[in-house]
Amino acid sequence: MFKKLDPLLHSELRLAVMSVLVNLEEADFVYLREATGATAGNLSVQIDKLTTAGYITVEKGFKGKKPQTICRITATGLKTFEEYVDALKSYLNQ
Amino acid sequence: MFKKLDPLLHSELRLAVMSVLVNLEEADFVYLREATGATAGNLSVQIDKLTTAGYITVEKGFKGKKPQTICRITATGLKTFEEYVDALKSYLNQ
DNA sequence: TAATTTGGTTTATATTATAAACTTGTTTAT
DNA sequence: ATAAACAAGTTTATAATATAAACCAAATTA
Repeated sequence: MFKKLDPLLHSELRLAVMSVLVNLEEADFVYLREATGATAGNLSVQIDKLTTAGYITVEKGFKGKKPQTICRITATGLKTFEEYVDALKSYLNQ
Repeated sequence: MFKKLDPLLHSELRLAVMSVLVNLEEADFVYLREATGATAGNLSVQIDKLTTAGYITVEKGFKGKKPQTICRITATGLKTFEEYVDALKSYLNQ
């Protein structure tokens, strides 16, 4: 009746991050922080979890002299996101 | 950009319970347990939280000689559920 | 009458989410 | 030149959460 919701995606901030990356395919830490309104600490932790799960990749470099963390969604991440959205619908359809 | 998700509804089991009650307007504990696949303990706790929040009401009685807990969604609960669904869409739309 | 089942509730535990505090380096002001 | 403020994160402490295990009372069954 109700499909299982991937607990890694069923989190407000991680879902927001994934949502941005589904649309953009590339976003840096600062952009994600502004787009989601999250604190840097929280964002850092959630990016780690998504990376460990293999849902996104992180590329650390510099933009001028400042550190820059670029995030991208993986094929697995995209598939899992789509499955999550599909599972959610089993809870929302009246 | 992203709408805030009511943390009370953003929980797999509570969302499932609300989803049942949106469609049924009345369901007892046993039905909810079977429909959601939850353990009785977990369901009991989550029903309490939804009740405390004013999202559902609980009516305790008997069905024959056995105790029966009937749950119904409130107007507030229905409104909040609809707002939650709406907020969720801000995360899902591509 | 002992064991099992039913319909729950309470409580213990492990996981999570989150912000505060911290780090490393850069830019700005004095 | 040096101190103060800022930028881009990371680490860690804490509070909240989800969940199942353990429990209870009454009814049913063996």
